[in-house]
Amino acid sequence: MNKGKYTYEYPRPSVTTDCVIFGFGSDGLSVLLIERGIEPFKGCWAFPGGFMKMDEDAETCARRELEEETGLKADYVEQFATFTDVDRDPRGRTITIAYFALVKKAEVTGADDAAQAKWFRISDIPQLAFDHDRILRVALKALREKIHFEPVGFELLPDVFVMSQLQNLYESVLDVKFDRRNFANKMLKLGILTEVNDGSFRPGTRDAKKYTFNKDSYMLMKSKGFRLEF
Amino acid sequence: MNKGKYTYEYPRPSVTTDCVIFGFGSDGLSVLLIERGIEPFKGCWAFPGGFMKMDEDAETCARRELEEETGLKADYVEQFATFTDVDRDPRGRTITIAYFALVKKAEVTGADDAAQAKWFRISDIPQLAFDHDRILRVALKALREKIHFEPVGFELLPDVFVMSQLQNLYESVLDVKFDRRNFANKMLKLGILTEVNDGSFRPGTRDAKKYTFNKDSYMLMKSKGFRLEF
DNA sequence: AAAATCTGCGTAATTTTTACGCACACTAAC
DNA sequence: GTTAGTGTGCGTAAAAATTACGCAGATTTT
Repeated sequence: MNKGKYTYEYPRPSVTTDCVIFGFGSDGLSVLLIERGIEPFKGCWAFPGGFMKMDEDAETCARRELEEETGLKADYVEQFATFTDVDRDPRGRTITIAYFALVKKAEVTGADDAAQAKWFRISDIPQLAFDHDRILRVALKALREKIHFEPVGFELLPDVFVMSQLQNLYESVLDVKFDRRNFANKMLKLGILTEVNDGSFRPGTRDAKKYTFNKDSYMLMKSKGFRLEF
Repeated sequence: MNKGKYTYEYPRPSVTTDCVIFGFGSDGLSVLLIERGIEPFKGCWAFPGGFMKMDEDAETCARRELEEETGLKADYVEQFATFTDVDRDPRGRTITIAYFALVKKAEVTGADDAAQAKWFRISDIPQLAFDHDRILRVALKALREKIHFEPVGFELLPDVFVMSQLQNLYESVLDVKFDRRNFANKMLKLGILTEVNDGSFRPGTRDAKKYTFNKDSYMLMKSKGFRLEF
């Protein structure tokens, strides 16, 4: 069993990555979990992840494991914390570098063809393996703080969206309520939204206006230094 | 040399911690560095840090190395990122879990008795070892974001301080300027400062008022959810 | 058919932010 | 010792942002 191929003068922990995948739909904020098929924690749900190879950095590892285990290629992946409790893995000393990914759930709903991957609403999370419940709490905190500094929400919505979708997203993530008219005014005043005319306009109707995220304008504002306030 | 005492089926990276120590004085924001006495990067300056033991978690390791190499016991230590570039250490694959510490520099100026530890102003940093220049940039960014959510500044000031000291701290960290009167009004309105009457009041004089950080009041506000805005 | 929801387009009151003024005490330069 | 500069306390007025709503038409749900 132990081939003993790699020897070191001092003991070393195993290093893994785990990835908390956030998605957003009409039912609110969700995370994608996979069901563990082997011990330990067989049958429990867990974040996709695995051991880091020696020729890849941690983000590469996180993206690779993400694709291998869920079929997803995430645009937005960001490291948010490293978990190092001595007893966090019953198999032996293991630290995990944790990432969160933001995916446009609406555009990839077919991506959970892989094995036993499934979306869970953030308010309805099952028993998780290892210390993944703690990892999720920290990930949520990181997402909530992040949303104040960067328009991460746009990674979670379709390219073209309606103001109420954006508002629902902010309300779900921050767990607050905004006045519809005030929220729209505030968002529009930031200048990072572009109104979309996709030709679907029908005279005499009252359809909601469609928007896209204006990345150029955001980059410009960011270089000057600004903050998103909500 | 290689005693080969520890063998594993798959290769594992070394795991270290590094600690960016921030201090603040009349000359602005500084970091504490130690001069490397051995290769690699002999003669370069670096953050205190070292290899994580198997029976300690990363924060314990960071605090231990901090005390061993600088004699400092920091109150405030927080993990902010993990660096995993494949080539970041010429001795072999090594990842480092990075922390920043906030210390009351004014109260511990004698603590750099340890070996070759020295404070450097943030605008006057020498050549650093490994990828520590990058680590410093990320640490500064983390500190700047943190200051919006928590009154980290109070960890950097003496227990009793004057409003202009607090303002200088915010201006140094965020690299901005505030109007003296508006800054004071804003800070006081937060309700986390307590005015100190230490009996040194002299009638007919115009000494600056002294304050302490009111931790109880801050904790109360935090539990209700709030943000520091500047 | 009625009720509830979503949308566009506003407005008024309140609160917050910003930009200053003035006087006095102290310090450093001359 | 006089003068210039800095730090401090205590304000105020204008500008900007936030908050809390109203109304009507279209759409969806009951």
